[in-house]
Amino acid sequence: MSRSGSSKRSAKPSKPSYILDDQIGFILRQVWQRHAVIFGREIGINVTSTQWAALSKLAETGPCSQNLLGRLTSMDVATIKGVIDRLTARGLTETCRDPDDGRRLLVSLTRLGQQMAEKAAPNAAVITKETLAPLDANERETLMALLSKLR
Amino acid sequence: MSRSGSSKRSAKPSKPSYILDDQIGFILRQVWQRHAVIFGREIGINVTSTQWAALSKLAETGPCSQNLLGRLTSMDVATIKGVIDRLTARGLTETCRDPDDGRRLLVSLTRLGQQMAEKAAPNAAVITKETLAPLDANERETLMALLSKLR
DNA sequence: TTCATTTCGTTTGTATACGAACGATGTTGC
DNA sequence: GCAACATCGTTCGTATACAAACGAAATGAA
Repeated sequence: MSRSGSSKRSAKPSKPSYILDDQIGFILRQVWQRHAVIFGREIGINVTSTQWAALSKLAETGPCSQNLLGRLTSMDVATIKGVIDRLTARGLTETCRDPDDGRRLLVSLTRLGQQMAEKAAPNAAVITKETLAPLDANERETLMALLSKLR
Repeated sequence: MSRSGSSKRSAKPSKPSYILDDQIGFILRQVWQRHAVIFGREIGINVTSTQWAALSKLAETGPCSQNLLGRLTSMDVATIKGVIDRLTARGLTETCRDPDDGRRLLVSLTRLGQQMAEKAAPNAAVITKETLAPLDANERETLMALLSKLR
């Protein structure tokens, strides 16, 4: 029942026509920010969501070249390098040259990294659940399906 | 018709159970990345999506304190400062102290900034449309409604 | 084999993004 | 009027994020 929006009494308020808050890009950023807050509160092992992407993907695939890991986690080559550098500095990952291909840098989880991945996996599932908590089961499924089309 | 997923023949593949690619956080990042590509290609005035958020919100509201502008665009105080610094350095915005409140920094669009905002607004609408192009009209509406619940 | 092409990793530069600490300024309770 | 409190802007440090340029290594075609 809100007023029609672009008119206030009989004045001419220059019809905005582009409202930032209605744009998908802006909404995506806000939803992402909310997710980041939930992530930081729940993950429990002092890693960022980006670092967690690398960790959990390594746990899924096993040792993997830095470049492939970047593609699997949708990270730029420069970004994945920084992430792996920091994870390695903290002893969660380690690297060695691929003996079969001198260009590749093989990345693997250390024992500590595996422990962390196992410890945080349940928390990560909780994060997903909490992020979607405002939606019911049907809505969650619908949202995931629609977002997947926009990847 | 893919196999049930966590079983391969009769072996025990350690049931992954946490698959990064199925998590809302990871999907959100990918959708955001795709949007960023479309944005960069279509906006037409050499600003980032963050800078565009500040510009278009200023065009909506008129002059505004840096702090409020940050809240309206969902930016941290440090982030909005950097954005306004760069926009001001390029002559798209200008700032002055609020005469009514010595703490506030009033931010406003320059004439050039207004021209840019007017020039880019149609492109920004196209960006929204292109981002949602894989969906039909019903799906678009559903997605926006669901995402809005997660803000 | 040799050269063009591709792939991989690194580095640099710019732009978010945010926590934390700080000083300056306003407001409020008393 | 003043002391506690809140707000605003700035700065620092860390962590993505990506374009662009570069060298090393592998691959393919001639």
